[in-house]
Amino acid sequence: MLDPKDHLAATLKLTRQTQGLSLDKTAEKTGVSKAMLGQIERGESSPTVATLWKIATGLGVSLSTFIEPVPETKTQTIVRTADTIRQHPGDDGLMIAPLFPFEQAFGFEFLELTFLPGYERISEAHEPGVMEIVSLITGQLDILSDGQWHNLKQGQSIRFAGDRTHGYRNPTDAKAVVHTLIHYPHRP
Amino acid sequence: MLDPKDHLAATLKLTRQTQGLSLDKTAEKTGVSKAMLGQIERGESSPTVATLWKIATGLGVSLSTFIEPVPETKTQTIVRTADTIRQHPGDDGLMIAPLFPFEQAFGFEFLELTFLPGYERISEAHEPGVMEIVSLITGQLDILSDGQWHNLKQGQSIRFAGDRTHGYRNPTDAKAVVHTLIHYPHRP
DNA sequence: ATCATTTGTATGTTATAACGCACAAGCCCC
DNA sequence: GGGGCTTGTGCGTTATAACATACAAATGAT
Repeated sequence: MLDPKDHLAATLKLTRQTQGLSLDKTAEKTGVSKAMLGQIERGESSPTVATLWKIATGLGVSLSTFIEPVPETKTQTIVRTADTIRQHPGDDGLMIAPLFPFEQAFGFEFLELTFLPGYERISEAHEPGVMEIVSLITGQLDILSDGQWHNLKQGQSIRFAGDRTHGYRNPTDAKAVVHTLIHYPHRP
Repeated sequence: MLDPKDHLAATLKLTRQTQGLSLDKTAEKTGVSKAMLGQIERGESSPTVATLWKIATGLGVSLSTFIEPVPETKTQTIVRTADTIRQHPGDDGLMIAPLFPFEQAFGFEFLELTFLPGYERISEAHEPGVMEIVSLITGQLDILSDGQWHNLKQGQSIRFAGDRTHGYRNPTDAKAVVHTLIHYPHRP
């Protein structure tokens, strides 16, 4: 994104036309003058954040619509096989298949984790706003979140805050396999 | 978010201090004047989008850091059991367990889908930028994306563009169970 | 203690955002 | 054809962003 003004101009014009609004009607809805809206759409002026907020709320879209471009590069079809990409990092009882590593456009990573019998791990708090989902495929797994252990069986899923201390524990004598997704609110 | 200026003020100050920078040093890095940075941090002025972009790129953070607040409400721990929430909407061969429905703060929904034997479905294109992940738990499933059918077995995952025509097909005589995640780039 | 440097704030000046208004062009109805 | 309304652009005025500079207070070194 070389010039945010160009993305903003194009997106405002498209949003307005998609909603079937003239500059006049949009000015009424947003409380921003018709002349200014035209200047923005033609890339002749860069609005203040306060003005952009008025536009976004008036049109019922989020501010980031105008700020962050939808990725130009289309999502490509990717097929991955956990068995061929599973890794066994230094840790003894944990294996990780990074199915879809973090990409800024999506804001999360999607992994398959395998917890061997008896394995336990306590994780320090991640950055503020991090959210994690753990969804059981096979086996059982205990998850520590908000100071409490939750026992998950096959077919169960948990969502918890990753920005606080949390943990994983396989209390059985069989492995546990899960899909896990970690979402980061802002990461460049 | 009642006033974007307050979030912007607090976030700029925190980011700057986290990076251990004075207003003077930040002015050097961003090309925005020290006096203006101070005005922004004290909430006395609302910068233009162009100025905010200079600040974000100079500090190496994304624009949305300053625009979209990290949700104030902390992520609560939620445990869900697919068997108790699985639904069988009108469609004959598809069952849906909405494990974690769409929330704007995260930008996606996370579901468990069950495709009964022989079931086939072609989906129209979703809105621009939609991305979908399908990850096999049990059985086999064919996925149509980019004009081509891909056969997925247990342990395989696929990521594809949901903003183009795509499809699902269970070619076997046993059910197929998957985790699926649908990510929407901007949705209010 | 003094001196030099850094830090954040205040102020006046300059540049530009944001506005109200006028107007040309297009469209529809009689 | 004329008249009325809508639409987007241009222009001059007003408000405020953005700046350069000055300054008081804090900090660090001698």
